[in-house]
Amino acid sequence: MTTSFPVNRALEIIGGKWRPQVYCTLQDGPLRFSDIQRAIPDVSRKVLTDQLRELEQLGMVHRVDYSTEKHLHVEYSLTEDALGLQPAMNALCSWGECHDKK
Amino acid sequence: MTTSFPVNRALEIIGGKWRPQVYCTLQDGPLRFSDIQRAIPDVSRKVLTDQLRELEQLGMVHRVDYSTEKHLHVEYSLTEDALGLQPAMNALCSWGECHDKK
DNA sequence: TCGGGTAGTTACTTCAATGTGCGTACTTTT
DNA sequence: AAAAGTACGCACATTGAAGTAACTACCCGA
Repeated sequence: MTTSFPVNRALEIIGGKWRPQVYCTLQDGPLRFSDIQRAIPDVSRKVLTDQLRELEQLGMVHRVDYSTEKHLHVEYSLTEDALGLQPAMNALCSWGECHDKK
Repeated sequence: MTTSFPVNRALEIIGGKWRPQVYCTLQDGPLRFSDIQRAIPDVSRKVLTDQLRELEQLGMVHRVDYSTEKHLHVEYSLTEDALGLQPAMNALCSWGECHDKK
């Protein structure tokens, strides 16, 4: 692979169709699976599950299971590592907004 | 489509396998096709051509043809618009580097 | 008991991005 | 004369990400 472009390391993690949206959605705090789905209505359950699993493996997302014998309850949140991307994400967002207006 | 996630507008433009590398390569100034290929050895001619054309259409890259009757000479460079992405790209790069060391 | 909510899994299919391999046309260098 | 450089275009094959549709399994309220 040896890209030697550090930007690729970031984009391998945050790139793709849904991960940026998942990231933005989780920026506001921990959410349950169905909350994320409501925030990103067009993503299917399967794909959202896949993305969350992958982000978990990459150390970007924490999955915490609060389920009891009575209730299913899982929460997803960004890790410390992931929060380090916020400046970059904000910069991308503001560029996206500016670029759009023209 | 209506993503309502501005970050997507940026990533639709700079996302993908090769565009970030093309962007980074052109950050240092205008380059000829073959120079870009040398900087990104694994990209095929076809794909690089495709990417440059798409980036041109998106207003990210200028293609200037300096060819004479004697010599072929085409140069590619980033547009003003594209340069606005530099802060974001730098942030992604530095995160990529930090994230890598651990 | 019927509809709705929570959090998934499994099997299958589709499609766009990417890659391969060829050809064009003209040039300079050896 | 032959090889190599510059800058592509075209047709086709491959692949991996994403989508579809079904199923599991449990709970709650009307």
